[in-house]
Amino acid sequence: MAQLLQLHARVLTDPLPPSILDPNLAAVKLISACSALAKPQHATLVFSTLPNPNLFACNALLQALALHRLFSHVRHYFILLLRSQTLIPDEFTFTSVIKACAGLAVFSDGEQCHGLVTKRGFDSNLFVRNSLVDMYFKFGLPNVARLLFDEMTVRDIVSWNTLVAGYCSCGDVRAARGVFDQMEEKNFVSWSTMIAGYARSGDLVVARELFDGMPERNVVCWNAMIAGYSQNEKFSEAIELFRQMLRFGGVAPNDVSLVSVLSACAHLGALDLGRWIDGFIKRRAMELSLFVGNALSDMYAKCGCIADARQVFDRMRERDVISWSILISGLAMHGHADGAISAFNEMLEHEVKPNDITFMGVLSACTHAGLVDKGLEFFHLMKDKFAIVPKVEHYGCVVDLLSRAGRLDEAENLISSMEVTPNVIVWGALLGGCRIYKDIARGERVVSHILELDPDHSGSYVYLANVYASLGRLDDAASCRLKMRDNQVVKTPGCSWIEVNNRVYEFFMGDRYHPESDRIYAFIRELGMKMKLAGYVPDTSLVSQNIDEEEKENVLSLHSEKLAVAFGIISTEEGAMIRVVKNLRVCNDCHVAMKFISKIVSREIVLRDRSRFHHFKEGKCSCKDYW
DNA sequence: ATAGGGTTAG
Repeated sequence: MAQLLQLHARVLTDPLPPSILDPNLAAVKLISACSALAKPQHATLVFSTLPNPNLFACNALLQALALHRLFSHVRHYFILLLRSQTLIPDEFTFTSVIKACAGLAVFSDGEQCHGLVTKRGFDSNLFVRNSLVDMYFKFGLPNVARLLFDEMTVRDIVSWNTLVAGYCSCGDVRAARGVFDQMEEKNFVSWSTMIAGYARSGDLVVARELFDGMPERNVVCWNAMIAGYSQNEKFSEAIELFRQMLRFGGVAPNDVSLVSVLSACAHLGALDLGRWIDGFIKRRAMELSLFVGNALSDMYAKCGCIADARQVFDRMRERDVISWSILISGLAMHGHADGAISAFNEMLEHEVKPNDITFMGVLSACTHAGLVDKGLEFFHLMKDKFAIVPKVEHYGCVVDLLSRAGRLDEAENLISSMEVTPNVIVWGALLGGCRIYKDIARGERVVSHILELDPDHSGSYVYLANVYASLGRLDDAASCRLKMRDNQVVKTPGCSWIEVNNRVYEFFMGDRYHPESDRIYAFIRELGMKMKLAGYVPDTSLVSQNIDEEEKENVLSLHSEKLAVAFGIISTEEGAMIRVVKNLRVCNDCHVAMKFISKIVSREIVLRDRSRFHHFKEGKCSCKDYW
């Protein structure tokens, strides 16, 4: 790149033969080179050195900027071009400008362009017409777009693909499929668009049917299918497909493939595959781009390896708010409140501006560690110094912070001072405090707020049932469950994952799908007896079903995390660390049980639940029982 | 014309 720029400087200054002397011609070549190298900033730089830019140079720049989605820059240079009066925009100019209007979703500008283009007779041009069709889809006007398409006398494959992609982006997958089936000639783009369209609408079966039926696949087709699984929380399927891509695909994964798979690894806690991808990146000497770096760092953080997450962060050449937010929330998840706070300060020293999500990171760090006053300090810093309007989530965090510390009055006052409507979660945080500190009167008040807000909210039903159960009001708990069933409220089933020998195993509460099921259940019974001898008392207070004590203990002993940990212990070598990921929060009884188990079998157990890590070692947990 | 990253609460 630097060499190219030097060359350009020479073109401008050195006396060369007239045929090569034209700086505009040189600039056009340079700008398209910059564009191909994904350096649109450099293209702008080249353009700015031109003493008298002509239309070709302008068009090259606009095209480069549009391609790299720098739409506001396109608009800026187009306005300059119009002001110059000497240059008259042509079909190519308008194609880029219309793309920018679509990207920026500025309806008035777009319509104005459409008018200009029609007046100048460019609207029959294929490129102009294609971008107009796309623009009206992006404006949410599929009928206008369709009309423009139908009027076309000449169409290329891009016109057809635009139509398919347009219907997909409007959520009308059926219309998209209709067009797709009508197409005589299809390319990779047509297939990828259609697959992604089905995947986004949640129809993974049809997406997969299309994918399997393809005559040939390129990397984008694979990525579309893998990302489709990832986005629909089918993480194991995403990983499996990635493996197939490596083995049989005949195409090399790129940045996008790695990001999707790393995200799946992060969700499942699939550390082995995540590490393998890290090695893959190193072996191929791939540049740790912002996207891949962030995904990799997040994967390590979510797989319990916060030190590796930090190392990846340090390896990255370029970092943005997201990189810092990943690091901060990763440290928070691990209960390293001090680390999270110093990372936050480090970020400020690097003059990176924190956003609302970064503050969620530091606030949750304070919540997990019980640093009440520090948390309140951050909350005020966010509002006063960074002018970030707190969202419900921030309030949820601070209410949680106050409630756990027993400062229930302050928590309730904060809720009533909110400028946004408190949601079930905010009230739920206060309710949690009421439960811990047995403030039943306040609890009743909070309960009525929750029910008023959302009488059908599954979470609140579970929550209420648990509260009633913990207060010993089993009949109320039961009627809560009944109401849930009547209203067909579905409770997310608890699910845990564990990676053994490079494979991820999934466990649901009480499931017997695993081939080693008999051994697992036998081991759990054996472990249960040893635990009781060591002083473990099952905490059945949160089992809200009206069943006898023994049955309750049974229910508890089959929680998905216990199944996963039991399987982990019997299928790995002695002393190996057990790492389990759970989709919900760990229950009180499991938390107690894990402490006992870690001591009895002399294993470190790292359990990631929905919000943080628990590191059990020799009968103790890293969260110090504050979670 | 197609594919991709981060936070919280239950």
